[in-house]
Amino acid sequence: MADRGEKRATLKTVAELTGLSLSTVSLSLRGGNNLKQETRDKVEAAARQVGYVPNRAGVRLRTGRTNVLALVLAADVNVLDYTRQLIQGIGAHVQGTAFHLSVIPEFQTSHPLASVRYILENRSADGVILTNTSARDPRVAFLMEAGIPFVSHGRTKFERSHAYLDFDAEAFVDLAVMRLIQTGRRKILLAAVDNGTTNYELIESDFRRIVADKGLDGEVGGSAAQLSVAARARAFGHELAARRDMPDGIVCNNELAALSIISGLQDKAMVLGRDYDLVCKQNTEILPTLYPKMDTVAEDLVASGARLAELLIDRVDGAEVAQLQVLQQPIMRWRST
Amino acid sequence: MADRGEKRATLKTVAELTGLSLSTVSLSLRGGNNLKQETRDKVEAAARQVGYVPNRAGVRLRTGRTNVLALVLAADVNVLDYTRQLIQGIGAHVQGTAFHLSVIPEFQTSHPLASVRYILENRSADGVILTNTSARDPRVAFLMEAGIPFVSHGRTKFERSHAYLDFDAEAFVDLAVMRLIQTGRRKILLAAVDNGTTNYELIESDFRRIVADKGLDGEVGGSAAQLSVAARARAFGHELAARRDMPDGIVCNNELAALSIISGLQDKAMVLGRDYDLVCKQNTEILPTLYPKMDTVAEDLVASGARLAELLIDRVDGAEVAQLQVLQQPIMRWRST
DNA sequence: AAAAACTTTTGCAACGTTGCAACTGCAAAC
DNA sequence: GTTTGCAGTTGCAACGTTGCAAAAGTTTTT
Repeated sequence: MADRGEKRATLKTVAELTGLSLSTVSLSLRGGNNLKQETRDKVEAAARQVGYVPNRAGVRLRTGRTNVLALVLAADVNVLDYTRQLIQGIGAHVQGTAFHLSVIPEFQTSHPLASVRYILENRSADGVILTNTSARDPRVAFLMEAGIPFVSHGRTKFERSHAYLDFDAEAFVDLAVMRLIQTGRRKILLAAVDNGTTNYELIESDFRRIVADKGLDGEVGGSAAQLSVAARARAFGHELAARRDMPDGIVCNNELAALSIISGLQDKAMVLGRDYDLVCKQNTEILPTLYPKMDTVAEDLVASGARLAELLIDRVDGAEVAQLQVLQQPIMRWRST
Repeated sequence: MADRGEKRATLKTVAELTGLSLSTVSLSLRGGNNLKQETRDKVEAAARQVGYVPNRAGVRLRTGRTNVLALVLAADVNVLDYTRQLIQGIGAHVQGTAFHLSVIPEFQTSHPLASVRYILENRSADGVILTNTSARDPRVAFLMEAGIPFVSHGRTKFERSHAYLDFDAEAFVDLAVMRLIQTGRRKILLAAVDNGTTNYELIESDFRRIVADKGLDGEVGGSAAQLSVAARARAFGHELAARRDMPDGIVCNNELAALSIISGLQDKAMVLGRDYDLVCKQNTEILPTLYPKMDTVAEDLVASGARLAELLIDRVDGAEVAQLQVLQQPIMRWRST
């Protein structure tokens, strides 16, 4: 559609304006350090004057570098506000670099490798951010095999190590359980949504460990099928309330599930903070909005996004994976005393 | 990083394999219709055999076409789950086309035109999807001026028309108010978050209209500052409850605000469904999760995303803007009877 | 049997960039 | 006064694609 008159400036424009050769201009603009300072200044000035911006297609064709980071998103998996916060973080970091952010949506119905295959086929990114990472995630295996730089949000259990950022599940569970103990609870239920991620596995195994360590009456309850659908999670709350040995402390990894369970318990006259306490991983302001006195453990997804982008760019620039493994620390939000 | 051996196939590979010229192969692969069927089959077969995928940089350099759609996202504005659903919709539609989805995050602190200027400077997309559109949105003006195809999620009030998809504010307000009337409510409050969008303006003006038409006791209350922060919205609920003439029907456009107001009213012993009713625009499952009997009016953001992508691609392909204006219809979710 | 008309295929140049090998000056060394 | 060395600059080719004008091949018309 209508291109506003004047052609855009290329290296050639700048070369003609300065009387230098294409090569010199190109070199200079990329900081060629055996050029005369005078020359560099001249090029710099001319480039600014004509508003030169490198043509990405030209660069990409010549160098193979796309200057694109691909974010592989499970578009139909809903952890409230996950997508927005992650993108906010990545976006904030990517801003000011040469990189663009490209989103490759993934669907539960599509082939697990569809997204990464697509990226490889089209050579459409210099690096990939994977979300929803599972213990033996085939996408991770694929990317390692293909030699495409990537960082996963979530650890795996592969021998070969790779760049990742993961929420510190152990720290989260420890904080949550200790908090419940502190408020006098001893019959602790882990009602966490098993979304197939390594992070869930770690939460569960650490829960079992700490419960044993502290000699608590611990229990892992609620299947994914139960907890990931609001109505069923609410029914699960009803079940809990009906039990003679109802747990008095609940640890949850998902806000929507927590809300449903609380509502279910409330339906049966079980009051949060009186009959039981619940500590949930917090990603939004919903929980504190509804229950201002509730304790939560927050995951800073904006920070995670920014860090993921940073790790990936380092990786693209050749950093060693051993240096690119981060555990994102949970943030205590104890409201009451 | 390590390129798995074999070079990737290009047109040249296919040309050599078939014994045809580059031009013929190129033409054929793009459906050149004055080629012999036999030739086309041969090319087709060879291309498949070597796994030919067009090099995007090559195409882009030659034709100027990027095959990228840019989604401009207000990354720090939080309408729960908006980002994910929109991306899911866009992604689902874009899947199977030649287009990629690129996300340009926008921040409240950044210059309003930063995102669109960036897109123009880098020629980084064939078309743009704008979100959070305001009545005289400078980004819309900019894109029209620059002649870049775009579609806005939300109408504007510019003379010159452009492609858009907007939630039908009038239909939403009508449905909500009529429902409240039907449940016997007459003192109606519009407590909608003024996020600066045209959509908010339309909601407000239509509310005033219908309230006058029906001879209701209507009121517009709650500033953006009050309603967009959970604690303040809750306090707003307290204020409402303290009034002698407390409204008995509330219309809300934002789930988080609705939750906070309900909580605030609840703090003061005002019970939803007994002392008052509330109808909210619904984008997630939170409201029905917490209040299964609550009436809502749903906005299907996944469908909106898909439609936005469709409109934009049509626009890029030269369709007239007059054909590309859509009002997304609200979906009634009357739970009780 | 040659000319005309049509169908099918091709060579070439260009899009904007960068890396390399080679070139130009010019001062220092012999 | 020639050679060597070095800093600074340049020409060329290539990355993969497509559009155009022209060539080659085939059929129809005269």
